[in-house]
Amino acid sequence: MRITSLDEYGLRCLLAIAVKGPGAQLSIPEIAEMEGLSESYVGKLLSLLKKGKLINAVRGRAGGFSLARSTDKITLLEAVTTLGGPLLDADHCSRYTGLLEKCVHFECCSVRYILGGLAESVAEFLSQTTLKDIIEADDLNNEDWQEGISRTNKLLPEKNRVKQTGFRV
Amino acid sequence: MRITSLDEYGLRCLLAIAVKGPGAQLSIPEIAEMEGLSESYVGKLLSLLKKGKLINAVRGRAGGFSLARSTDKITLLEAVTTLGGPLLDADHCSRYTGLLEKCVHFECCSVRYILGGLAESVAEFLSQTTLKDIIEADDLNNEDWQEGISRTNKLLPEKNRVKQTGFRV
DNA sequence: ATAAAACTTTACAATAAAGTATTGTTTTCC
DNA sequence: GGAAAACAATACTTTATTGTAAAGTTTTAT
Repeated sequence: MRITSLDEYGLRCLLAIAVKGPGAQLSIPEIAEMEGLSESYVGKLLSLLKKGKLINAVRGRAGGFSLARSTDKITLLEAVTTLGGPLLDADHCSRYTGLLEKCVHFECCSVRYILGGLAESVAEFLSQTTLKDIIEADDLNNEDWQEGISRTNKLLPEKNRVKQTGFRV
Repeated sequence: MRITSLDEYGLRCLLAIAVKGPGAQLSIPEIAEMEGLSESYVGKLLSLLKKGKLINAVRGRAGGFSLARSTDKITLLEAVTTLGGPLLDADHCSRYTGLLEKCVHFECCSVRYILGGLAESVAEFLSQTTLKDIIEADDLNNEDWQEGISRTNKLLPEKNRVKQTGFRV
C-alpha cells in the first residue's frame, strides 16, 4: 500500500488555495513558488483537481484557481479520489490475474473480501475530514510526528517494529 | 493511494500456505500452479515473506515453505508491512521535497498530520484481522462485492460517484 | 493591436515498480 | 556419486508512474 506523489503534492496545492481564504484565487506560478514545485507539475496537478470539480479556473492574464465549494464541503475522500483514483479499483480482480485470463479466485476470494473492507474503512476515515477541519485544527501535533511511530508501531510484534523513525503500515 | 501488486499476490501466496493447514508445507511450483503465477515471481514473493519472518523455508528436494507461526498469530498488518513496506514511510517528508532540498512544510505540515492519522487508522484496521480470521470466515460476502461500491461510494457527493462498478477510495 | 501573463493540452524523458530469467546452492533419492 | 527437485540471490527486461518541456489558447493592460 502506498501513498502516491499525486496524493501528497495534489493535497498540498489544494490546501494552498483553501488556506488563502474564501473565494481567494491563486495562480500556478504563485502555488509553485509557495510549494517549491515546478510550474509544469503544479499545472498538471491543478488540471486533475479541476477535472474533479474541486476547483475552478480563470484563464487569461488575471487568471488563477479558486475552490469550487467552501472548505467545509470538500472532503479528503474527494480530494484523494480525484488525485490518485480509487484505492481498490473496479477492475481490481481483472488486473491481478497472474498468468491466466481470469484470477483463480474470481468466484470466491478472501483477499478481495479483506481489501474491500479496508477500502471502506479508509473511505470512512477520509470522508470524515474536510479541508475546513484541517485548516482549523489548532494543534497539528507536529512536534511529535516522528514519535507517531510508536502508536502505529505498537500494533506490530516487537521484533518486527521499525526502530528508526516514521509511521509504518 | 494504491494497493500494490506485492500486497495482492503476496497475500495470496501467504494464504495459500495458511489454508493448507497447521504445519503444512508448499513448494514454489505448487503455489505457482495454485495461484496462476510464474514460479520466478512466487519465489520472489516468498523470499520477502521469509525475510519478514512470516514463513520458514526448507531447502532441497523435499523442500517448501510453511508458516512461521500459527494463523492466529499473523496479522494482516504484518503481512502487508512485510510485503509492501510502510504506507507512510519514515522518510516521507524527505522524499517529497519538490524542487527544494527540504519540504517547505517541514516544520508544520497539515498534510503530514492527516496522513499520519490515516496510516494509524489503516494499521488499526489491519492489525485486527489475522490469517485465522480470514480462513474461518464463514461467509466471505463475495456475492455482492461488485455492489460493495454502494457502501463506499455513498460517502462521496452524488455527482462524483462511480457509476459502473467497484470500490472507490 | 500587441505583448505579457496565465491556463490547457499533449508529447516526451526520467525514474520506479513489476515481473522474468539466469545462475548457484542445498537436499534427497537412486 | 550423480541427477533431480527445490530454495536463494541477483541481474535484467518490461511496464507504469513521475515529472518536464513545448506549443497553443485565452484574457488583460497598454
